[in-house]
Amino acid sequence: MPKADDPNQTTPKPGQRKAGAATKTPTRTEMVHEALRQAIIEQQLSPGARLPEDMIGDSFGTSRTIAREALLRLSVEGLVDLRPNRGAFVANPTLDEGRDIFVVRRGLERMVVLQLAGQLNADQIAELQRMLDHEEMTGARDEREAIRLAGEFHLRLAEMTGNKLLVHYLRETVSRCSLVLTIYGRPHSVDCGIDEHRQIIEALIAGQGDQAADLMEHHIEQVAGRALLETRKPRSVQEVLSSYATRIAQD
Amino acid sequence: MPKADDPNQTTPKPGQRKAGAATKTPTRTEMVHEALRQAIIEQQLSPGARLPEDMIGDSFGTSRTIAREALLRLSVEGLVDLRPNRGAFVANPTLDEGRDIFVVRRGLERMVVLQLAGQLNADQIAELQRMLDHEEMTGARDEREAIRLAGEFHLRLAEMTGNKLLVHYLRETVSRCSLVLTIYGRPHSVDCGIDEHRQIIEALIAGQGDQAADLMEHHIEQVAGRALLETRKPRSVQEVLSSYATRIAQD
DNA sequence: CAAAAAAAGATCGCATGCAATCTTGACATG
DNA sequence: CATGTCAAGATTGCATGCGATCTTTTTTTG
Repeated sequence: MPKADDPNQTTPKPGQRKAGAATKTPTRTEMVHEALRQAIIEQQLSPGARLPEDMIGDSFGTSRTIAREALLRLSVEGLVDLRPNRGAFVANPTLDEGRDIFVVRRGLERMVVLQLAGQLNADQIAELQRMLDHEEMTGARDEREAIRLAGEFHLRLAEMTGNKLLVHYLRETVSRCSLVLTIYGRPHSVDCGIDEHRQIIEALIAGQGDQAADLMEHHIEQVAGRALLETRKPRSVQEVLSSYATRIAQD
Repeated sequence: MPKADDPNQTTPKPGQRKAGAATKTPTRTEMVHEALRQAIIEQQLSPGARLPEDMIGDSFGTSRTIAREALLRLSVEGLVDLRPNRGAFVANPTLDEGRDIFVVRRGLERMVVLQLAGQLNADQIAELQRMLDHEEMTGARDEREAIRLAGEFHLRLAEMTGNKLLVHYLRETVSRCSLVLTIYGRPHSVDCGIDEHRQIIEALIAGQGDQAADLMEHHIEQVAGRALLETRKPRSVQEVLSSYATRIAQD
């Protein structure tokens, strides 16, 4: 859990932006936003947990204003549930919602590969190959890192389309998928098969868009299937009840 | 332009929620957010226009806090451009970005019809038919209303999938498309052909998903094509320059 | 007179305060 | 002893204030 007792509490000097001219002012809100985002998708904050503004402000050494803004952003991304006059909670999607999220992801990834088929240049191909090699090496060693790298592969692919909105939506959806997997996923499932990634790249290079699309849809289906359908892993009582609680509170 | 000189400026009583128990507390932020959203997609606020927090607060009789939150939400939706330390502007996407938006919309709409093919029940079919009739009647009379109804048709279709995330993304993308059309669209193009809508419904009822998907993609392509490719309508000098100005300011 | 420097004005980033609302626990009542 | 009522505590919704930053205008200087 991120905890930074910032000393500028008494002397707030928000404008300390001189060193790296290239970096475009990471405002405090963005920092808190990103930190919370990471904490959630890395399972440091479990679904359903309360996120009081005061607590977040104290943790990061800022005021509630910042926390509030970060929470608002996260709620738009679907990682946080914002209940009026009640407060913020780490999102706790139902199994059905989880399936819906994967449906959307499948469609978005399909768009990506259809756009990319036969359009990749040599540099891009080289970069993707490098990422796959890196993935493969890390795979057996560090599981959490492997998951992160797999997600980044999908995102990098999307970025190569040059379609900002597509990247934006895919990034959000991948985050949501991470959250869903922390709730319903089995603990030791390496989510992305690297072979499948390689096959997709092959099809993209060959310019076989439909083939790549089918492979990608199958690939996402695999991930979703392994996590959501096959094994209904026994959840803790707390998780089950909190899920029911949210359903009640919504009426 | 929405302007409501709220008299509770001096005596702010935000909790006036008793009449309709069914309505779930439309908080001030949400109201301002929705009002601005409408103003933008209905062309009451032209792309590139400045949106100072103070001005918005004054217009709605609230503080900057509310305006700020609404602007943040709108920026996530892509209707507002938020430049750090500079302020908010009505989004002014480039032609390329506009095309990207339509690409995403095409993909999302494809997902919708694939989900829906052969799944519609009698009530849903009846409702859709009713909407189409209504569209057809309004068509010639009130152009702006016709455009709104056409958009609602697409959205209602999405809602019938029951996929919250899909609805969310499609709603955002439709809004963005409206904005793009206000910039690059020809003035008197009725964007959605009602016949095309009817054909799609027919295919959905018949359970021909691929057929419906093709029709839908073609339909969106039509709209995008009419607006973005065919006629490069001469834009006002102000619009052209403001677009250049933003490009310069970003470096 | 043009260009740079400085001052003034406008607007944002953020912190903080107060009232409204929700939650929790004490107390009364059948 | 269970249940309903109410007061205390916690937390949010919103407004406002101050310093920082960006923009524009004015002044200075070559």
